[in-house]
Amino acid sequence: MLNQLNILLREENLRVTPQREAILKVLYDCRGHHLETENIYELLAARSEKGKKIGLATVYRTMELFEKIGLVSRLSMENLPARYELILQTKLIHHHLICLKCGCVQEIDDKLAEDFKNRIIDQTGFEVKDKSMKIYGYCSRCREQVKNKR
Amino acid sequence: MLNQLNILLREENLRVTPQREAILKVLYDCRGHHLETENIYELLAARSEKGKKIGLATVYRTMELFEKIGLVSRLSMENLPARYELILQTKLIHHHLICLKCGCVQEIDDKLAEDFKNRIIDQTGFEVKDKSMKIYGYCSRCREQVKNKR
DNA sequence: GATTTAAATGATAATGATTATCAATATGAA
DNA sequence: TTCATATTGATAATCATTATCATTTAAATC
Ligand SMILES: [Mn+2]
Ligand SMILES: [Mn+2]
Ligand SMILES: [Zn+2]
Ligand SMILES: [Zn+2]
Repeated sequence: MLNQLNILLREENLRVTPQREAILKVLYDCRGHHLETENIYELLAARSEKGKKIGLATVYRTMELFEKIGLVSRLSMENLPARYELILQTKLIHHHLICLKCGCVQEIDDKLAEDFKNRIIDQTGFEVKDKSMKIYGYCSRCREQVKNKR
Repeated sequence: MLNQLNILLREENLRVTPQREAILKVLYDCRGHHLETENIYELLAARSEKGKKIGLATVYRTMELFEKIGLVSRLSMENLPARYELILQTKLIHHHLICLKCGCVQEIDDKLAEDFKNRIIDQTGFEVKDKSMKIYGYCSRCREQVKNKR
């Protein structure tokens, strides 16, 4: 994994730094989750020795870089901070469902999404961008809670 | 139309002001479009007599109010200013396709959206919120332009 | 029409996520 | 080790939006 980072960076004449390695490790340890830049910053701070924190600006810059070289997928959100997830070879790029109550993010089934995307382009000529579907609503867990309160 | 404004405002002990009327007129004249607050502000400025501009803060506040009383639909956008459209009795609340090239906004066919929404809830229990689908990509016009350039 | 009071307005400050700036530091090739 | 330049960290700037607050106004009451 750090290996892959090395390769990708060298390809573009970029340098391997402790900051970039540390950020990648955090992303790897949180694989499957969708992290805000701030989360990553805090996790890094928790891991670092006294007084040697990685700057927040560096985290922002690194996420931008990691997206450019194809290591992470950025998930822009309406009114909320963007989130990032490590791109895994075992899982395709996908679209998301975002709960307005608890903030959880789940993935939309690939076949379902693909089918919808095809219908849209057939009907309107509009080409849906990869992973650009972010659909807001209420997850099953939050809906249950509402039901139980009654 | 101004009539309806009157009724809605009185229902909640709110006041009918020239600013609110002027903003509603702009929205009505632009019905079918999706306007940024800034657009509304500029259109108002163009209509107003010398030196009697409506404040930008008032436009923001009024859009918030109009949404609360159900006159307009707010369309939050990723990384872009929100847009508003007057709710028309002749057209249902709908979801949107947003072009990343030209910024145009078009509506998703109701049946298509409804079907997708049902599939999602059946499969995951996730309840899609009204008008919360904002799908980013490239409109047919922009795609044509790219093709023609080659 | 004059009085009264809460609502509304306009100017401006504050906010929060993100990007830009820039001097100081560190990487990696020579 | 030297050196060019990529990177970092601190901080300022940006931009849409919201909050603040003194001043003005709608509209109910007299
Ligand atoms: Mn994901
Ligand atoms: Mn619309
Ligand atoms: Zn939830
Ligand atoms: Zn377009």
